[in-house]
Formats: sequence, structure tokens, C-alpha cells
Amino acid sequence: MIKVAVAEDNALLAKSIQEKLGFFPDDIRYKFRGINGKDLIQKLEADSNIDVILMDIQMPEMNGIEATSIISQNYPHIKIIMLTVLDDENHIFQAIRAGANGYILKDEPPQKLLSGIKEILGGGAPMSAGVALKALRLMRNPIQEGEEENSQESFSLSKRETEVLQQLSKGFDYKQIAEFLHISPATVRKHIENTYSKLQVHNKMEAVQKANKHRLI
Amino acid sequence: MIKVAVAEDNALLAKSIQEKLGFFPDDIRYKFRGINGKDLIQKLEADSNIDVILMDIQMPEMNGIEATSIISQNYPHIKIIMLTVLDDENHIFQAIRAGANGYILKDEPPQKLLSGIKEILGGGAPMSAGVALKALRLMRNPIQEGEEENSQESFSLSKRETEVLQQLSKGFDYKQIAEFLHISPATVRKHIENTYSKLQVHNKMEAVQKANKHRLI
DNA sequence: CACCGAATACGTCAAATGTAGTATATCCCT
DNA sequence: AGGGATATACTACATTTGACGTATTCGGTG
Repeated sequence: MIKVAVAEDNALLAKSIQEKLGFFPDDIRYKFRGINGKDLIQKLEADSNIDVILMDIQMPEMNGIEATSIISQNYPHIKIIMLTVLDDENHIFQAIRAGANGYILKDEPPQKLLSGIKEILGGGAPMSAGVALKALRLMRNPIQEGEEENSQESFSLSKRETEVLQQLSKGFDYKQIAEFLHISPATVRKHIENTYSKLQVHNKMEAVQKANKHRLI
Repeated sequence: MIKVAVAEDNALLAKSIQEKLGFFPDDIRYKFRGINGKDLIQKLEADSNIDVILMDIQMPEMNGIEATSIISQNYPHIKIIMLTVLDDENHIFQAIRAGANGYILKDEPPQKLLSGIKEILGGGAPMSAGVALKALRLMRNPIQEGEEENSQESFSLSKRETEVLQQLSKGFDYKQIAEFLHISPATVRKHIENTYSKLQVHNKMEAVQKANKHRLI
């Protein structure tokens, strides 16, 4: 039995989805519905024993993209299928980046829905025909990211701190870095410690990941 | 009747594909086979009345990627499905960029092959389960230019080990990861320890960097 | 010059991590 | 049925790291 939850603000559409799922009482167990992203997440906190979520995109309070992002982080065992009428490239791209593994249009017949659910649980990525094409086109012409880097955050790492983080990212320990830079291990440690407050992190791994993300190293 | 051509250098495998297609005499009409990319293109020049090409990647003279690139340019009405054993991200990416709209592994049963062929003609993008996941990951994390894919190294991390490394990369310590995955910190530690020998590293940072570099997480 | 940020260095204690074992259960494949 | 890979859990010990302090030196700038 596949346990399914739904996020859909429109009551009529939610009903319709539930009816589609009802065609397969031997395979699907419909558990609950959130009326928006936030509501769904709250219900998940009470019961996260879910295999697949069917997620609408346009919802009040919290939309399906945000909800997908949060849920795929916190409940990685749950597979998310976007179930929506929106199929423009931007929404597809955002949904995939947020962690959705499937993208099915709402007008697909019940049988397609079931096979999509089974496909995603088998490690696949079910997509309605038009969506799959757009996804491929996205891959052929990747969207440039980094254009709108609103990073007023400068962090202002010193030269030495940057060097130390670079070595750190290669897996060296403090002693090795100290030898490499001809300074004392205690100093290496201090440099790293100082980056923690600048980057607002609390360990090596986070510091390196954050510095990497912001292209500081 | 769907007219299908095949590009495959290995005679036995070509025979096997032809047999698979032979299961569906009402749907599929097998037309011809090229023993490599160049040979297929020559045969297409004589007869381009083809709906779908099943294309191997590894072939002498001209491989499947190059052939796909040329054919999708010159015969845009022909849909191309990569039919191969290679499923690493680099090959998938190259095939898609070259113009392939499907990517099916050779060990799929005949029924899957037929549904894939029908799907691609319906505007879809049939992909074997593991391939679809990798394609999505490519979209989430576009390949950096200049990134060398010398990865015949498989490392073969288990599912659990991969999950643990993912959490590790976010800066969580063993206790936090343990809670998150509902296992003991000691087990988390053991999983991580086991990745060290597989990845040939000796600490968290190196493991995460290497796993990242090889797109294992 | 006086100040300040950066770099250097050391000490201490608690917590996290690396290394090396052992052990059990499950699942898959042969 | 048995073997191999995986997941789980634990103990024990040595090392590394995180957090908090203190302190000296040097280079540039107001």
C-alpha cells in the first residue's frame, strides 16, 4: 500500500484528486490533504509516514515550490510529484531545483497518476509528455544562475583566513595546514575559529560549504 | 506502424534488440541496423523514412553521441532513444545535449522498450529509473565547464552511506544525523568510516569533497 | 603618534571525530 | 542453503576540533 498525501487549496480539485486515487484501493492509501504548503507541513509533523505527496504549485500562505523545498530537506524519504496546471519552464525548473522528482499535469487520467506514483517510488521521474520535453530543453540550455546574487553579505574574510579555509577544504588537519603555511597549529585554529563568527557557522564543514557557496574560496 | 532503426556494433546485442522489437509485430516495423554511427547515417541517406532510432553509445568509427548530434540536425523528425549500458551522468548529459529524447538501459524488458518508443512519439522523454534521477540531478547541479569526467571509478557507496554524507555536508554532527535518520550515532559513525575506505580518504571533509566532485551526493 | 585590524602564538577543557575491534539481522543472489 | 553486501549497534582509546581566554607583533591610517 502506497501512502499518499495531497496539497491543494481548491476544495473541488482536491476532491477530484482524491477520487482519482480512489480508483485504486488496492494500491493507494489516501492519508490527508493540506489546504496549502504550511498546512501540509503541519500535518506532516504529526504524521510523516507518507510515501508520496501530490503537490499543487499555486497555493496561498505557502506555495508548492517552497513547501517542496522544505519537505525534501526534512523528509528525504518522501517523494514529491508536482500536480499542477502550470507547465512553463520556469515553474518546472524551480520545482525540480526544490527537490520534486515528478511533474504531472492535472488533466492526466487516473491510470497515468497511478503509474507516475509507482514510477517515482521505483526511482524514476514521471513527467507528462510536454513537461519532459521542456525539462530536456532546460538541460540543453541551462539557465544561467548567479545573475541576481543579492549578496550584500561580504563576510570579509582576511587573506590568511581564506588560505586556511582552502587547505581545510582539501581535508588537511590543523597540523598539516600549519606546516604548509609555516605557522603554528594554534594559529591555524584561531584563524578558523575567527571565520566561524564571520560566516555564522560552528564547524569546519559548514564554514567550507558556505565559503564555497559564496565563492570565497 | 512505428518504423524503427538500430545502431549497434555488437552483432549479438543487435540481434537481441531486434528480437525484443519482434515481440510487437502489430506496432513496430524494424527497418535496418547500422554497425556504427557512420554506417547508420549512410543507410539513412538511402532511406530516412524512420520514426525512431535506438542508438548505442559505444561504437567504433563514430559513436552514438556524434551520430545523434548529426542526425537530430539533419533529420529533425526522427526521435532518438539512447539504448546503452552506460548510465553515468556525463554520457546522459552529452546524449541529451546531442539531441536524444530518451535514454533506456539495455537490460529493460521488451514491454518497457515498446512503451518508451510510444512515449517518445507522444512527445515524452522515456528514461530508465536510475537515468531519470541522474538527469534531474544534472538539472539541479549543472556540470561546470572544464569539469573532467574521468570517472570510471564507481566507489559504489550504499544508499545509507550516501544519505549520511549528504547530511554531513550540511555541517551536522553525528548525533544530529543519527536523530534525523532514526539510527544510533555509533551507526552513523560506522557508515562514515566505511565510506573512508571506499573513497580512499581519512576524514569527513575529504569524503564530502570527493563525493561531491564525483557527484555521489 | 596612536589606534586598529590582521597575524601570530599559547593554554585549557569539553566535545566531536578517527580507528579498531566485535556482533547481529536482513536482504539478495547464487 | 550459503555467501556477500548492507544496516544496525556497541566498546575502547587516541586524536582532533570547538569554544573561550590572553597576549605580542606588525602594517597601515587617521
